[in-house]
Amino acid sequence: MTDNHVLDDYKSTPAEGTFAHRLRDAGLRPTRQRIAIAALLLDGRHRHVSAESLSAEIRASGSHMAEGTVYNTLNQFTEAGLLRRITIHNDYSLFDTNVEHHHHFFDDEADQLFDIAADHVVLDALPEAPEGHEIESVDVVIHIKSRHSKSVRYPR
Amino acid sequence: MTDNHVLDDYKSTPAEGTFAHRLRDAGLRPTRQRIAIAALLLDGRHRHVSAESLSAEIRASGSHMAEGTVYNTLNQFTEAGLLRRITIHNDYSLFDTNVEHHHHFFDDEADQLFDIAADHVVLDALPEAPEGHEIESVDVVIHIKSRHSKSVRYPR
DNA sequence: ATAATAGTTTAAATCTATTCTAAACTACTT
DNA sequence: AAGTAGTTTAGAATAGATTTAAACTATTAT
Repeated sequence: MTDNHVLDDYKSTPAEGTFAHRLRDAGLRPTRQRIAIAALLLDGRHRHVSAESLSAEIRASGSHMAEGTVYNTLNQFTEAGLLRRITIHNDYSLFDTNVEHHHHFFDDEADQLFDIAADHVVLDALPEAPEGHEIESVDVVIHIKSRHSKSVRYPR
Repeated sequence: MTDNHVLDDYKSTPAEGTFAHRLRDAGLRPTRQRIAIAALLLDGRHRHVSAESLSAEIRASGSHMAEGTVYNTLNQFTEAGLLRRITIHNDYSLFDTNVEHHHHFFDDEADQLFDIAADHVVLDALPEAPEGHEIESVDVVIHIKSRHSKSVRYPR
């Protein structure tokens, strides 16, 4: 039983389809830690992570990575279009591994986020962007609460 | 020319229509500082403030108020439905004096927010809220960028 | 009115997410 | 194999926001 940590996967042959290859395609040098995070987040499964939850996951796998690197990597991946940032509240950022167009439910009470398939929200009319500007993205967040609970938007 | 600071308005007759009256209606004890902030924000004009911008405004008027009180008051007003919190990015909270249903443009480059009249965004289909939940609010934020600029979502 | 009490404000300390820094390291180029 | 440009690191720093406990004030009861 060999120790098989997230960080160990690095420097695989940079062949088509490897994480190293995808990173290079995205203009990112395929370092040990970027490949480790790519392996965790870019495997095709759709999920939402925070810097903190990702950090914990890396730690749990027996590896170590500087906090700052986790933040940097999440930001770089987002800029490269590999992840999508979801801003729901001001407490912390979430990152969605699903970069396709879709929307979100957010349960403020439980601090939980759910995907909504793009075709379940139909935007029938969109306004013109102000003079000299163009639309970059449209984010729809539907805040939900459990039925019969007095809504409190920012309880904590 | 009498010194007429924001904080001076307090303890006006708590008659119908006064800020003190509106605060009491909202379940908030009409204190000096709450009335001052109400006078600045609840005068019917529509605008967006942050804790910082509001603080600066109070300071500029020659008054003083503890930072914490500004935050508390904005949160209490929001909970009472007198303001609406707009979450755009994770840097700081914005509060909208327009609590009617409407949406927002956000220019990430300029860090600027604009209102969109409710009827300019038509949501044609909304998904059912997950089992046991109900929809509390629907927030649409349209991120915009100036034409011909390489979009960067979180520059700073 | 006055006193009691419950809620509020204050300044300062604290917290938490995130970014910055400068030195050590590593992928890539030559 | 050596150089260099980009990256990671730990730790310090920052900024928005909340918490604290004591002082204060609006409200209620006397």
